[in-house]
Amino acid sequence: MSDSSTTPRAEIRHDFRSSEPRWQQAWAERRCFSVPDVPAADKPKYYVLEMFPYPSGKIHMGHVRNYTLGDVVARYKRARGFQVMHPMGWDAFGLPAENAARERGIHPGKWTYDNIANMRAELKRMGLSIEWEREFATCDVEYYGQQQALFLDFFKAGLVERKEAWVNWDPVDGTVLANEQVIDGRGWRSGALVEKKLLPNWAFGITKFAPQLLEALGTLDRWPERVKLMQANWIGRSEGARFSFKLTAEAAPPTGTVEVFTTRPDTLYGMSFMAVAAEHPLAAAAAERDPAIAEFVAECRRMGTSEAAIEQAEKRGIDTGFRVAHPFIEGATFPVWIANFVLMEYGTGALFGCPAHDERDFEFATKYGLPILQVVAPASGAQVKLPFTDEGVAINSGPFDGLGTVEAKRAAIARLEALGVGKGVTNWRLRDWGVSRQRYWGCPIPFIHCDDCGVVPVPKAELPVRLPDDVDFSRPGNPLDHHPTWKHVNCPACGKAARRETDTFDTFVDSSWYFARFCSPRAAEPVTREAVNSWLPVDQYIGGIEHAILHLLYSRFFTRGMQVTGHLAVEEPFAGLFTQGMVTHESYKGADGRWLYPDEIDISAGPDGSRSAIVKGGNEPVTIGRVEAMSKSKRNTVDPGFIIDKYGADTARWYILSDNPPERDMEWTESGVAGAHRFIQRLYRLAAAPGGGSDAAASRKLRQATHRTIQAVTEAWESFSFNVAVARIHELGNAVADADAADAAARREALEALARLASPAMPHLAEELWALLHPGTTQLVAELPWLEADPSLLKAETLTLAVQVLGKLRATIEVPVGADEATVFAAAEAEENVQRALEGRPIRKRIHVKGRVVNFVV
RNA sequence: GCCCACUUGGCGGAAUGGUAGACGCAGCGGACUUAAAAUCCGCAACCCGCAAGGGUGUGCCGGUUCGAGUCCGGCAGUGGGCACCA
Repeated sequence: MSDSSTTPRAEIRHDFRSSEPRWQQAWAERRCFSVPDVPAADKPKYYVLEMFPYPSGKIHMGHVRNYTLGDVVARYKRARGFQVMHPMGWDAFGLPAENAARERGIHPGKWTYDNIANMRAELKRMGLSIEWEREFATCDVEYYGQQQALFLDFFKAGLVERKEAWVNWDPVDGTVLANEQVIDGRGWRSGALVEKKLLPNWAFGITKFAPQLLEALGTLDRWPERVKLMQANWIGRSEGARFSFKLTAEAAPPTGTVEVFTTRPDTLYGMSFMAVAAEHPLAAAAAERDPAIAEFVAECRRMGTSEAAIEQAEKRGIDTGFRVAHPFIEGATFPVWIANFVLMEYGTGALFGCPAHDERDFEFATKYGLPILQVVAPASGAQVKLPFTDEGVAINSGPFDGLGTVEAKRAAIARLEALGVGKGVTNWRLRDWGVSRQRYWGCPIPFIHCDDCGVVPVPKAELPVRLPDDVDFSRPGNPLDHHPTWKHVNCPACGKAARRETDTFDTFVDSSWYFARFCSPRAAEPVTREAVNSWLPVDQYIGGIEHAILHLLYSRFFTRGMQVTGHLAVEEPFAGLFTQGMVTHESYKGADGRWLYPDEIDISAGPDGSRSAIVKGGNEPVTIGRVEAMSKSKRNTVDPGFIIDKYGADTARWYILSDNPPERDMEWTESGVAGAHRFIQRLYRLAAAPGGGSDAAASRKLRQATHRTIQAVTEAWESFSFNVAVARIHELGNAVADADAADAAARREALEALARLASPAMPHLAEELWALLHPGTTQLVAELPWLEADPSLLKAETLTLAVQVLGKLRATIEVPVGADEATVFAAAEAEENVQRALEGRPIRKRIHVKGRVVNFVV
């Protein structure tokens, strides 16, 4: 360390390269971040969790932001006297590991665990207050084995079903594709035309919980409104009716009735056709009789999800020749069409078309020349252009004429019920969650298929069902399926030869309960009740908005499921949710249009402030492109490891918090990082040579600044206004630097406060400053309680009031605290500028807001 | 198409209905240095003015209020979510 008495301030440098690892070691040795599986009774608990990373190989700036935000909360809450659980793990199953195996011949397990080792080391360099003893990866057999046990419990409780589902099937790769993996109707890897195929699938009965999942959103008062809204839309509750139409005899179809769902039973008199999905049984029946229909059905089935977008929503259909009878109008029959806009997965896969009051039905009817009959008119009686989709008054609707839309719906449902053909129902957009994937690198589904006994669960005593290590990725399809021995087992029920289920779980299953496992990560059961019931719910969950729907909804479902199976006793997994913004960066292109990394270029600023760039070490011009989310393809990424090498972890952490509110996207700039680093060096220099004068007024002023900052920064950390906390700490830093005349005690107090207030964000620097100010101490800032502001120092002796005339600022005045109104008004009126603005006009009203403003109305 | 959010200097942003632009980045001027880096001091919304000061100003139009970036209504733009949802 430099001798501050002889070294000029500007020469003192903080050596973060040796200092940061030293403090990390000190925290680890003192076990500062460890908590018991069951929290102690003498302190409140607080569970901070950031969405665990996928081990892709390296951490990226999004991780740095996510884990810094979480660490601020964890360290702050710890100082506030909470016992804080702050664990870390790995969402380690998934396709990239299999891709690595196929492309580079590395075993998925080795690839994954090597990546974890790398990323763990990088995260440790960030100085996060994580309890590493709780770490696990979802691909650890100790984890996925417990997941299998949990699945069997869910199965027993009736929360799991095996059912047929329409899937995107890639015939070349022999696997099911997610919608996102179907590009222009073709498989993303094979390029083969994707088929819609009906496949048996394991599915969680999430729809059973649809009402509760929707309802409980109202209790999540520390969740962002927009996330709750997105979930509500996704669950998609709608009120309507489900009822049957009789097929008429003349066309003789295979079944007697067709069921439809509608939200507008009041428009039933305006019906002009029925439409069914291409996958509907009636469509299949029609296809058998008519090759043209068969061709149309096949065409619809080929149409992948995104091809619909290419076709720009063009409505197409074909008449089946079948007809249905209207439930209310004697003798009226309507044609049944197959239409490409009807979804088999929603409602019943069939609907009645009322062109006058529905956009799509109108477009369809217009195209195919079907009748359009208006049965709802606006309450005002005005003429309207069809389709009219608002509420109004029923017309041309027999007994319903004159009823408002709400009453007409009720009347129509009552009549359908009286006729015994249907009833009022609540329909949900949410579908059951299919979890079967034809993949190797996932959790095996613990079931066995027996020709005699059917689908049989693996007995719990035989768990875990381990993934085999010797797998062959040279063939397409699922390696588990064509493994020579793995799937061949005897049936647990009858003992005869049978086959293992070779599908593995969707990786969303792995992440739907990991937060619960963290409470007792080594338990020989999925969770221990005492641990989860005392630690859950997670008090603060932090992650990207991209998980606003699926991950969070599945986790909410799992928590409810685990309540049913008796594993835990909480309803909601995450009491508080914070969604962070992305980290963005400028993008750069060379003369030939290739993307360039930021460290491949040099930027210079012109005299007018304009910026230009060239390729490093040459003169090739570079185009500075848009600021956008960091991505490998645009090469606008910055490697956190490189930043930590160059500036240290505290600089990276401080900068990522400083520039803007954490929920918004932030732009990463090299100059911003350098600015953050300058501030750190500045604080270090101040603490290394605190100095001090003897001016009492300056001392008091600094002390007031210190205590106001304590108050402001506390509020800011508390409320996720992290950029404001940074600004207030900067201000106090400036105040200390400017207060050379303040006495040594006041300067020390300010510097100690700076160390402690900044410690959630810059934990290493905080320890370093504390050690500078307390030579020889063994005390760690990580173990100190939070600072309290002294109320007597928060009050000023004088106040600055704004003086307005008619709401316009004309002057400011200094008045003693507690001055009475008359004194304040007199002082205000005495101001020269105020007099000028009053122009001698009489004052009609005097307004005084204590400590803020005086306003004269003339 | 439906739903939601956002819109403040050159840039990121700050502001319990009460002095708009804190703090930072970039910029400019100066000190130190042979020089550079580092550091320190200062300037900085726009328009008029030497200045004192005045005027304008938080996407646009209007309203509530003594007083609006903030509350209310409408419009525009940007971003996001969902979508042949019957």
